[in-house]
Amino acid sequence: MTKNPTGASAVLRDGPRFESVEAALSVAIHEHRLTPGTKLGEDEIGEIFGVSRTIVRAALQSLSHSQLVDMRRNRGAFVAQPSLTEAREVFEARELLEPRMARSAAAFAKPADVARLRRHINDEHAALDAADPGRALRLSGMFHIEIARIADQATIAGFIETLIARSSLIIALYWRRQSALCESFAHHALVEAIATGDGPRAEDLMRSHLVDLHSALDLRDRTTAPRSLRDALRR
Amino acid sequence: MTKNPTGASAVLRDGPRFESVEAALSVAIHEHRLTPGTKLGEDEIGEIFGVSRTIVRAALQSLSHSQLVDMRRNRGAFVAQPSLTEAREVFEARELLEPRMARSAAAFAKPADVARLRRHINDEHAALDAADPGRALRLSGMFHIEIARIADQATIAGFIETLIARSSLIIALYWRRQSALCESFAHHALVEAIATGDGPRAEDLMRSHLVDLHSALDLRDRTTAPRSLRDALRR
DNA sequence: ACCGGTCGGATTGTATACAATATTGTGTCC
DNA sequence: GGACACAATATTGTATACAATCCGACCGGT
Repeated sequence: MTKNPTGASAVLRDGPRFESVEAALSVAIHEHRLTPGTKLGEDEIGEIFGVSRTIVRAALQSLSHSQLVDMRRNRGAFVAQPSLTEAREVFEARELLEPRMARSAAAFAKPADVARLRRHINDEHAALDAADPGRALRLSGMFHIEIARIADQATIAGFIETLIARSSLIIALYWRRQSALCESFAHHALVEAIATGDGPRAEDLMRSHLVDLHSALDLRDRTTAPRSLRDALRR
Repeated sequence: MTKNPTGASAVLRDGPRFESVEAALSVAIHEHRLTPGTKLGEDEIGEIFGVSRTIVRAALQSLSHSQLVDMRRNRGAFVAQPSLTEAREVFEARELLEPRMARSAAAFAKPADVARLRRHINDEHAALDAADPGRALRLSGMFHIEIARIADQATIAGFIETLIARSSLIIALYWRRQSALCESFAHHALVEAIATGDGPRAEDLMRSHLVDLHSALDLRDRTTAPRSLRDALRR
C-alpha cells in the first residue's frame, strides 16, 4: 500500500504530506463532488491517495477544525451539514466582514491585484461555459478570499476563507433552484469599483451581493428536518 | 511509557484524548507559563502527559491551526511569536468584531448571562488578589469570548476565541510595563451596560476598551523584539 | 412474526516501530 | 588556531500493529 498505484494520486506532487490530501478533499467539497453527509472512511481515502491512515487522519482533523468535516468519536468523519442556525450565522458574519474588506481593498489595490481579480472572473466564466458549475462555485469563493487578501488583512482573510468553505456546504444544502443568475455580474461591478479606488461603492456592492446570495438560499425554519418521530408521523 | 508515572497527568480526567493535552497546553500559553518561542518537543510532552506522540501530534496540530503554535517541517513545534504586523491585524479584527458583539449581547442577554459575566469578573479579581496575573489574563480573555457567546453568534465567537488566544501571545511579546490598571474597571462598566440592555453604550465601551488595550502595547516598528539571533546580538 | 440479545465484521483510537531529516559534536586539514 | 567535512545523536515524519468501539446480522424466545 505504500507504493503509488497507477497514478491514483496524480494530485500529490512532491511529498505526500497531509496538506495534499486535505487540499484534495477540500476542493472536492467546494466543488460539490463530495456532498454534505458523505462518510469519509479513513482506509478508503488512504487507499485512494496511497498514504497511510496517519496522513488521512491529520488531513481530516484539519478539515474538521475548519468545520468542513464533522468528526464523531468512534463513528468517523463526515462532510459537515451546517444547520439553519449555522447557515444564518455564517452569512451574518460575512455581511459584517466582507463589505469592510471590499472597502479596504479598493484603497489598497495595486494594478497587479486588479489584474488577478479580473483573471479570476475570466476563469469563472470559462468554468461556466465548460458546464463545470462546481469549479465556478469554487473560483467564485476564491474571488472573495482574494479581496480580503488585497485588503492586507491576512487574519480576517483566514476567517473569510472558513466562511466561504462553509458557505459552499450551505449552498449545497439550501440552494433554491429558481435563482440562477449566479453572481458573475456582481463580481464584475465589484472589480470595477475596486479598480477605480471607490471604496464606499465597493463596500455597498459587496453588501448587496451578499444579501442577494443570502436571499437565494432557502433558510426558512421549515419544520422539515423532523424534530421528532412523533411529530413527523402524526397524520 | 504507556503507564501513568506518579500522577504527572492529573489534569487528564477520563479519556486521554488529544483535546485534554491541547487544553492543557492552551491554558499554559494563555497564562504565560509557556512563552512565545518555547520549543514544544513531542517526546517531552508525551512523557509529561503519559500519552504517545500520536496524541501529542494531534494536539499540536490543532493548536497550530489556532495559530497558537508554529509547526515547522522537520523542525518541530514552537509557541508562536506573532509579528508586529500580525499583532496589528489581530487588534484591527477585534475592533471590528467585538463592539458589534457587545451591542448584540446587550440586546440578547438574559439574567443568567449577566450573572455569569459578573462571576467572571469576580474570578478575575480573585486571581489578581492571589497574585496570579496569568490566570487573571486568561479569565479576562474568557470574558470577551463569553460576550460573543451571549450575542448568539457561535461562529464569530469562534473567531474571537482565536483572536483572544493570539492576543495573549501578543501581550506576552509587546506589553509595556507602565500601563498596569489592567481593565477590570472597563469590564465592570461593560457588564452594567449589557445588564441594562444599553446596546450602543456597550458597543462604545467595548470599542474604547479595545483601543486602551491596543495602546497599552508597544507596536512601534522598532527592530527590537529580536526576530533573529543576528539582529539580537549585533552590538 | 416480532422483539431482544449476542456474536462477528468493520472501523476508528492509540501506541509503537522504522525511516528521513536536522542538529550537534568531533576530527582533520590548512 | 580556525574552518570545513563528516559522523553521531536527537527529533520529527510516516507506516503499521494492536486494542477498543460500534454497527449489523443472526438467532432464539415469546
